[in-house]
Amino acid sequence: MNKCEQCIVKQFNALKSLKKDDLIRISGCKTTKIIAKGEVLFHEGENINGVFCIKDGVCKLSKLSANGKDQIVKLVERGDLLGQRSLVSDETSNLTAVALNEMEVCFIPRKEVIHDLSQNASFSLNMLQDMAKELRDADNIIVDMAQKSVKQRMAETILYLHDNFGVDDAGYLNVVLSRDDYANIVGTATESAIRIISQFKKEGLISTKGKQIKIENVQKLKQIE
Amino acid sequence: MNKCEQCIVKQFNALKSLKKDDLIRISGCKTTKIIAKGEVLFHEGENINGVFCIKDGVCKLSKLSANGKDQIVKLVERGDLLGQRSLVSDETSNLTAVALNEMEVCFIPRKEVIHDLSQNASFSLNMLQDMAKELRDADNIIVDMAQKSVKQRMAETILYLHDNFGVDDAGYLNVVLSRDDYANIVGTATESAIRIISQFKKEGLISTKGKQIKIENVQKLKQIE
DNA sequence: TATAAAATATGATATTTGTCATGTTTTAAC
DNA sequence: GTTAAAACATGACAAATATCATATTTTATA
Repeated sequence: MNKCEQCIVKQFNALKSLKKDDLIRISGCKTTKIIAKGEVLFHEGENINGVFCIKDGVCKLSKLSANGKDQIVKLVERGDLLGQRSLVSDETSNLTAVALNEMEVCFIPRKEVIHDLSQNASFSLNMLQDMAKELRDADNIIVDMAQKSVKQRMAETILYLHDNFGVDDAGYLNVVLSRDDYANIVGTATESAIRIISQFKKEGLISTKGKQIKIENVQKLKQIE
Repeated sequence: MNKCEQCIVKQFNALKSLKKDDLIRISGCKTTKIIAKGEVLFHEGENINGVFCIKDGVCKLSKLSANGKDQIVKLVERGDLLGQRSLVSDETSNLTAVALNEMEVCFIPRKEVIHDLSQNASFSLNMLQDMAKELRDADNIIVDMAQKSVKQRMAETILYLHDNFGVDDAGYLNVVLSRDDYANIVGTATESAIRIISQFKKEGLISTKGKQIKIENVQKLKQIE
């Protein structure tokens, strides 16, 4: 079994501010799971009762809107903690988490984390900082949603995937999304997403191979209006 | 001078979990200000270096988008703390705060709050809970922005103002916004906001007197598609 | 109070985006 | 491999929204 105190991933989140003893205690009560691509980690409205530490893989966090479409609010990656919000406010999850590729995640029961939050101030402060960053990101997304065109948002989404998850040897984005996922990130109809991706291809901004996307012209993609 | 330890407003935010001694200490180093309607509390990019506790009044938090429009991300009211994000992550503000009516605010220097965060776990937890709520609200706004029509968002904005800030004796919303502010909350052109408000009037959903708005038919307003 | 400036209002029109229909390609299951 | 289902693609059209132009009203200021 893997030990938290030796795990590299914790460096990327608030768990890094826990002392060795606490990490050993947490290690003893955590569970590790492999989540297949497309599998649901938790549903909107579900009681999570703990936090997930993402050891590997990427998942999407989405919320069902009144019109029946899923809106993807955030992508979560290796090193992120998942479920902090439900953790501190002891509410059911506001979002659904679905794996975009195979994931390895560790689950830490609520009780353990709350214990550390009540004992370790720098852990709390770290958690606050993580949430502050999430809030700033969310505010920026609100502004983009409100003020930018669908085309601009699509271009930014592709650039975001490029900058945050990188590319493979052939230059294709590491994170592979369906056209439907793109539509649900950008906040548009699936047909519109498909059309815009086709247009970007025709204009030489990107190229595709099946679902895979490669950026061919970063500059022009950034200048989309 | 008003004393924090006797102030009613702290009940509405994380400061309620501070002990009397700490409140007295904070009281000693806080400053109280009256902010006139339309005045700027702080600018995007500014170093706040503390938190504001809103004693009275309402202000808008906005961010300038690339196309030159201000997008209003949140309205902040009596009892709210302002600037927590910049506080914990020691960054400049991501947003601009402008008073919508006369405000009374207390400013607490960063150092003092950080001191309490490092000493008082329940204060930290409370702060985390506040931020968790803000994050959930922000996620819900993202979904609305992405999936709902401008008309729906306008109806929801009016209902939100009604539910959160109440109405005066004559039934008009207590918070009075310009059409431009409405446009900047909803995320649309000013002309579109004006048109929709006019339409709501014609359909008998609301009535107006100058800038003031009164809801005439809550049910129909909720059913806008 | 006169006057300028700002806010509100509305028409005409262009642009963006969504919806519906339909066909093709890819993927998954047997 | 065959077949059904899902994903992708594209045209035609409708609906929503933005933009530009131009009044009118309100507000602020000299």
